[in-house]
Amino acid sequence: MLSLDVSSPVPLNEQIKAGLRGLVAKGLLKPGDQAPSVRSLAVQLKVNPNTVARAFRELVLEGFFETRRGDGSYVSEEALKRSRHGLASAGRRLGDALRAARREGLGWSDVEKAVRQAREEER
Amino acid sequence: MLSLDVSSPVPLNEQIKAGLRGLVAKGLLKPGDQAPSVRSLAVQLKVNPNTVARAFRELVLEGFFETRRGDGSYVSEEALKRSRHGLASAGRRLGDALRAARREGLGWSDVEKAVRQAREEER
Amino acid sequence: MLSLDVSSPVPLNEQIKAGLRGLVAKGLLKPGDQAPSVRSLAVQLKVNPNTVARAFRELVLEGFFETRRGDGSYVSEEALKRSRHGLASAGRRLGDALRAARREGLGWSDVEKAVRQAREEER
Amino acid sequence: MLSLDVSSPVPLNEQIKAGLRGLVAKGLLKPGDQAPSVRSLAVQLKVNPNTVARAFRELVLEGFFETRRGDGSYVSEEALKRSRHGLASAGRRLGDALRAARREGLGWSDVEKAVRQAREEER
DNA sequence: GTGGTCTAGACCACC
DNA sequence: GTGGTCTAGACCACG
Repeated sequence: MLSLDVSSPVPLNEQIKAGLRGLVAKGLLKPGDQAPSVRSLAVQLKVNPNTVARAFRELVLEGFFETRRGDGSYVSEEALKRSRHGLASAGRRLGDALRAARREGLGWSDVEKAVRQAREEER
Repeated sequence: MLSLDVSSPVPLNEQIKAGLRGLVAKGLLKPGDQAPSVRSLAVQLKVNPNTVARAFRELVLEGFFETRRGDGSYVSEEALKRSRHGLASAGRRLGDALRAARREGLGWSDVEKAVRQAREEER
Repeated sequence: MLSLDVSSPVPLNEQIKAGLRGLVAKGLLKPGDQAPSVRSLAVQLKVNPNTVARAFRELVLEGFFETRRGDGSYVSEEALKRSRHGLASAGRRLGDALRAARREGLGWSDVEKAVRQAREEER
Repeated sequence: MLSLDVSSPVPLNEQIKAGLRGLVAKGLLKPGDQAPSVRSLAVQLKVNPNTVARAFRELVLEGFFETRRGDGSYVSEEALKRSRHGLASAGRRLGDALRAARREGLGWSDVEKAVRQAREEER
């Protein structure tokens, strides 16, 4: 459901936060739904539970998740709204990556090709 | 000639490496050409000479530059070939970014928009 | 476990790299094993941690080590394969030294004597 | 007649000095013979004349060469004796290289192989 | 605790 | 002037 890139300079907890926000943005997780548990996610992503816990904690701070004592985390009602901020920053990050690729010598046709290829992969 | 983004999670020395590889990929620097000196680049980019030196050293390890003691650094004959690897990895990085953006909930139309916007910016 | 020759023209970090590759080549360190920490090695070898860190970083660039943030460095699965390259290059370096010795006027009997002497020393 | 390894950590001028001492040790250059000129050597080795000049200067300081104003450098009568010191240090360097190779994981059979191979190459 | 990055400054060797 | 190495110390991010 989620995947991480361990060799990325982007911290794992940020990747996890982005991934969880994405699940909501894509409608796979709706307000009121129970989020996966910290421990199960940690196992699945092969990551230290602390790292997942940190991502959750920050999502709670953002008002994206709500925690019910002894009962796990739930997607908050505000999550959909918040996820738009997430989308905006995802867009910004993509723009950065595009500019970086251009700086490294990639032509626009290469960019188009990469996009097409990514679309193919998703099928 | 090169530009850095200090607020990026990508380390400065990596940005410098990518930038130099880009200069070759774009033909602004050809095999046999003398690369800018470590010190001059450091001044120009306003970073510590050590940071630039590190980038250079790693490009030498990659066989991208050659260095003549007391003289300077030169683009190696193999650099063009290597720069293709560089392009390939730049492409891979872009692909990663695309997939990440998708994971975070961006739609393909958002992606296209980001591409168009990046093209506009360049003019 | 490792030893350095501070009066050698070979940079410390290169000696450290060679030494670590040697540990793998000799089977004292296997793929998946955790490598000694940068800091502990630095203390043990009495060099600046940065120097060790540099060696590690370059071994990571070579695909010899893998690094898990906040955890430590691990011998990569590819390390055995790479260590063969390491052995090859160690062999090349030895060949260079032999040719240099010959160029400097050493006879083959002197070479044999040096080899015999090195064997003695190891006992 | 002489060859250099530009990618060695050993300074070029040292390599040049060792090479010249070797020519005497091997009898290709005898006391009283005129040494090659700085300029011709520089051209031949593709090295800055200053570098060759430095090697010569230091060999003169060692009493290995003698300089006759306006007439080049000549191998001194003491050169043969001095070249033995050169041989001793060449032997030491070879021993160092052997120990380094062992530390890097080379087995004795690899060492023998390297020696045999170097002998082959010379024919 | 782990590794990683960057800065600063000293020193060396070579051209 | 060039590149190269090493030290020192600060700071960050991660577990």
